[in-house]
Amino acid sequence: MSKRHAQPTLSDVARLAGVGVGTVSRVVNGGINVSPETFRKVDAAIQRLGYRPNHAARVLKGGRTKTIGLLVPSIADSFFASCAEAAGRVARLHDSLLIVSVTKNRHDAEMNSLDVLMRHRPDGLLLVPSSSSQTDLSRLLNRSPIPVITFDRPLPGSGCSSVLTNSFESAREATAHLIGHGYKRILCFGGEPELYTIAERVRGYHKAMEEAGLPPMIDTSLGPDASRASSLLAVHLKSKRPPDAILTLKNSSTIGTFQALQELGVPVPSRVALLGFDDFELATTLRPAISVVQQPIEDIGRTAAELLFAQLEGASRTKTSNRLKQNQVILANRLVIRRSCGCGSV
Amino acid sequence: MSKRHAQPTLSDVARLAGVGVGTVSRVVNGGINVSPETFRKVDAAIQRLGYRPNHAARVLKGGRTKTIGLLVPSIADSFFASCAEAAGRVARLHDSLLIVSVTKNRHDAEMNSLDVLMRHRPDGLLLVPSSSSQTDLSRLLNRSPIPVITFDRPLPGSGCSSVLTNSFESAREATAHLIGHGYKRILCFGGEPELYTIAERVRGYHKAMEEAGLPPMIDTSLGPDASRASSLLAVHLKSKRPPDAILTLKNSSTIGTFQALQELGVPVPSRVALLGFDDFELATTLRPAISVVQQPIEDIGRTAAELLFAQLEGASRTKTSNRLKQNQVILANRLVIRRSCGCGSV
DNA sequence: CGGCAGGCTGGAAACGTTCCCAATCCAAGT
DNA sequence: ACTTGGATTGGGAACGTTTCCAGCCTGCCG
Repeated sequence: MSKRHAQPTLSDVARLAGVGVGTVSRVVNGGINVSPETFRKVDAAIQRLGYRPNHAARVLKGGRTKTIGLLVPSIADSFFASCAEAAGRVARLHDSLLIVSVTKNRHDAEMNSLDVLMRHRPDGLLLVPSSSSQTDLSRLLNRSPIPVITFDRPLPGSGCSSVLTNSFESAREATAHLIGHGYKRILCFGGEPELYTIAERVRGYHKAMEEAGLPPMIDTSLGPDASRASSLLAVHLKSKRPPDAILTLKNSSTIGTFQALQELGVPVPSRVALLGFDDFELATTLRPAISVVQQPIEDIGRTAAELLFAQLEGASRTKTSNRLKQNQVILANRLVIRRSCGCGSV
Repeated sequence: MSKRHAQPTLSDVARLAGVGVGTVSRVVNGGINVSPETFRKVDAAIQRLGYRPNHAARVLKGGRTKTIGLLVPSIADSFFASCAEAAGRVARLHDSLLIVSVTKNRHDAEMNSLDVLMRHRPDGLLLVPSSSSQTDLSRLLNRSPIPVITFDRPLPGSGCSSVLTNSFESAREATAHLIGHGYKRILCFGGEPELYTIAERVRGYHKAMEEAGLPPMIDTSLGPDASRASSLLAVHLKSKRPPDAILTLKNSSTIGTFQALQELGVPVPSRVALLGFDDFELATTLRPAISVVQQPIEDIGRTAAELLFAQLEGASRTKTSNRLKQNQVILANRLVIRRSCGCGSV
């Protein structure tokens, strides 16, 4: 059997131990109905040969692949990286591993990655959809025999559960906080308005401004990287109605805006206050410390993975899956007040 | 064949198209020696059934798994996350996916993760060894039928290639730079001296101090997180021979040290200069901007993956593998001078 | 003492694919 | 006309595992 450098197989072990393949299989799988003596013999042979079960054969026979797919825009992004870490931890608890692929937020790359990923027959899929498109949706919905959980963004119409945060509410709250400071010309600033989270945040901002009777000032023309922040902000600041506060829509916008203000020599918060979405490691170290809306990143990844495994369990057990299938978990963001919005004295 | 919700198989397609399984297989694999007409028929059947090849069966038959394992201390760490992204990009070019698992820099977790990972029979392995231990080494070396590439840290005696950076040289250069400023009491500060990179950097620092005839001041008692930086530094600063410059040994130490100095009200660089290992996004945004030794992170991940696939190609082709097997790639770090070391005026 | 239950064991079938070999067909060469 | 050969096709064997069934032995009950 064993050609040369090939891995030893069940029958190699069986031959060495002088037993049948069935017996070895029983030993490998916990040793029920195996005499202690035989167990010892077989175990010794396993150790001696360094036998490892062939995963592919097990899967082929009909088992789980013990693998879940993770499809995110980028794995270098700290947000998704932390989600991945948390999800990976949960996976390990279920004796599973993560197969990772990236979408770059582009639909074609996403479809391609999805296709490659599905070839590996993961038991389930954790997905951050790049958009709410239709081809995507239909393929997932129509012939995905595996449960799919979406996080950070929903996939309406696909019927799969999502783990989201209350972007709308927290944007509204954050904006209201700025309004409470007395700022009247609050600029909502950032990029990629086509993304769900960004759109929700803009909506929340809009609502709060409306409620306060203030005219909304929205500029979502900043790109994915925040390279143009400085020039864009220069224009806003030189306009006849310059903003006295800025709500930034995501991590990179917040940092880009801070850098731009620093570069332009605009004092924060005395001339322009700043409050941003997404916390970051050095937010407390910058001067002034940046006030942010903090997402429960770890919880997002963890919850998504837990939901997925719950569906997997449910699928193999009973018809409880309906309750799980319609789940939509909304986690609460936290407004973390520091200095940049004009508060405190730290 | 197809029970109910099961995925369609080759023979399902064959039956629908009215051909043999062999023909369908040929179509799926590029359609050589298949008449155009038959190709059309089969392709139609494939589309209609939504057939996807069963990866497990292919693998079992002896093919590649199109999968490479990535074993890193943490995937949330920006350094490893960026390496992973780069490696993943290379993998995709080779039609492969990444299976990720984490070691937390702990030996037991590493062995466990490795075991779980190997069960999935990746075609190759990208590894950041938690230590230079022996059990680990022997298992990898003895019965790993797949190529293993180590990065960030070597695994001496294992015979596998590594992708490293010139930690020693760049630490020496960085220290020399500080010495060039006229600093004489340079503290080498950070944690985890058991890690290869840290040890090399300490060695480089030591060498530079020795060459300048200065007494080394080394404190590597800071933990993995930099939580104790403040109290440790307070002690150093109050000693009768307080440092006038600090060389920090890694990312988190650099940030922790900066935070501690800020907290303690120590002006940088006028009272204590700072130069750290590892660049980070906001290094230019902090005031003063932090001078750092910058590692070519993307290159590390990319090179490691490229080396791995080169070995995979080589293994299936000829005996060129010897040349590849002994490869040890050392990438050059870059000293990025900003303000915190006392230079410039930005 | 005969039969039977139950622990233990060996081995065949099946999972879905690829690879190989044999079979078929048609055109062309002798 | 008969052979040859290439192109095309069908189908069996094998990959390594799990699962199931039959067989064996032992000890116990009737």
